Amino acid sequence: MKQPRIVKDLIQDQTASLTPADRQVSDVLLRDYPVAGLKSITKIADAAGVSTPTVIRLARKLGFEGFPELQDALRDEASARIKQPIRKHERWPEERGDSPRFRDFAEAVFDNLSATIDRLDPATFDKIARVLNDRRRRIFLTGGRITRSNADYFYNHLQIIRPGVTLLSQSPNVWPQYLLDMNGRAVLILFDVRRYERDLARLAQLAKDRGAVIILFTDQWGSPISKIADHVVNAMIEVPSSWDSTIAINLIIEALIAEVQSRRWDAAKDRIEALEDMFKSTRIFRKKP
Amino acid sequence: MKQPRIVKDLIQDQTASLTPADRQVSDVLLRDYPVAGLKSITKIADAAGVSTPTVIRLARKLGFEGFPELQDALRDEASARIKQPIRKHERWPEERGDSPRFRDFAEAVFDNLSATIDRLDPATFDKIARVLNDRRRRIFLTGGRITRSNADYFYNHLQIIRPGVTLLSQSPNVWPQYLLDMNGRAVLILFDVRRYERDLARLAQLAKDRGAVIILFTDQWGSPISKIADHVVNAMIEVPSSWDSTIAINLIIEALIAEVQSRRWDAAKDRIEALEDMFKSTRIFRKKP
DNA sequence: TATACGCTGTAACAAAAGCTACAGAATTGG
DNA sequence: CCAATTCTGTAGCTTTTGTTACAGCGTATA
Repeated sequence: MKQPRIVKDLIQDQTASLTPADRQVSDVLLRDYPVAGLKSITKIADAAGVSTPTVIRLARKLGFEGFPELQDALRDEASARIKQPIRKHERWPEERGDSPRFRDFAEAVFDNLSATIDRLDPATFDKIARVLNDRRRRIFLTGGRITRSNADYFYNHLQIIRPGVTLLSQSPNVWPQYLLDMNGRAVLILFDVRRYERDLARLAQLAKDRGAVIILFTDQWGSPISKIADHVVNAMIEVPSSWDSTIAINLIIEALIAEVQSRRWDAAKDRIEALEDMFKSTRIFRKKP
Repeated sequence: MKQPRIVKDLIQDQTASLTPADRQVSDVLLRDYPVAGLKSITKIADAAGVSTPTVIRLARKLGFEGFPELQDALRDEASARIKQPIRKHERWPEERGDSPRFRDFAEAVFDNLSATIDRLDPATFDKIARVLNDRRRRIFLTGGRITRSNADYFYNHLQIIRPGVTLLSQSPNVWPQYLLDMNGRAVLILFDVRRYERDLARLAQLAKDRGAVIILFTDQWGSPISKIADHVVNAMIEVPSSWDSTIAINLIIEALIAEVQSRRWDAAKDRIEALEDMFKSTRIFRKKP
């Protein structure tokens, strides 16, 4: 029904039938296209040196209901132009027999990923990578009910890359003993998305009190731990599901792993090779007779 | 006098001192940045699910006189971005002499996701969802060294949605006892990506012999288990890193969770509600009236 | 020169946007 | 548990915006 119209083309097409005043308006619109048209009608009329009704008349001539509709079209164009190239993946092959649910889901994930990347402060990423790269630091990780898997995944890799990495036990009642080891050299990596968990907040506070560096992975709204964390990564987690998606968190985790590993390749290499050897020599599981 | 302020940075800087409602607004603003903020205050408030005064309060917190001033800043940013399309995403390298490693990584992930979706047969997806949805079946999950976390993540959700879900212990030497329970009604979900593990293959064969349905999540090349698996999902895992990326696998997992949950909402609902009651977690988000 | 007609601005007005004050709700701290 | 504090929405208000009606102006044509 209402397909997107490119205002610039509409002006081009009608250029012949435009009156002098119309032209002054369209000049203004095209000069800083399409953003100029996103100001108020008064400002535009002013900038063009015409009256506001003239602007409305132009909008009508271009086929819009009124000025706000013209503005909507311009806003859409601005949005489309600004969207990162990375977002272009959103096009979907039509012929695929996917259920619309799957399609919507996947599209939401793409959306979340680009928004998360967009929102991530490069400096934060860099600082986190630097902290993780510091061999003198001890690293502790834990997460909430769901995000525990993310912590686990991160731990899995970190622990291979560098020494001094610990995944906290799942039960909060044994956390205090880990706290003993958390001094100014410690780093506590926490995962806390909505349905924020009190235990995690308490742990964070205690660790902070002992001087640990807190790195938090949370959602777009931010766990209460944000207030005391040294570095915060906000990931978009909403998808059309009754569950949240932690894929954006995973992206940052994997990117961090890649970053840390590449910064200290030599050191990590030895550890990995040693590990490979050990895995080869322990084969416990045997086929049963 | 009026130096241009980058709204995104202002939000980033203040992120800790923002209230939940503020965050919902900033979330909307950042999602389609900066164009989303060029709509009327009413529309924005609506989209964020908050009242208009909240939007004004956020604008003030960010240091603006009122909403129109915030909007002016956003408009300037939009204009600037459109004028220099090349410099758009390049805050990455410029910032600190950072290599565009992160960007390359992210782009590889996007490619992997699209390719994985492309390659995934909708019928396979459907069949897997159907199997998972069958309450009479018992479900067992396990993965390899790295993919164990993925199995864990899947388990976490499945176990909440439906009964009869078991995550195999990490050590292969206790696997045989699980095999006792794997009959024709059993489903074994395996994760095996390159550096394919022999133990997993053996487990798969034994389970198959006992009549279990095998669902395999593997990489683009395919674990040897592919030959005997009933359903196989191939995910693209290569990224510019010395590690592989399991994000594409996660996407399919999450999509399956969403699918299964929505197919049997009633049954799952009770379980989840019961669980919610058991967990005492902070309630941050209010339901909209 | 008269007059018809399109172009444009002025002025008045309805709609909406933006803002303020206040009170109820939620959260925090004792 | 209650008091203090913070957060947030409602209702009402002012301002601005978008719109309409109309009248003046200029030009073209008879």
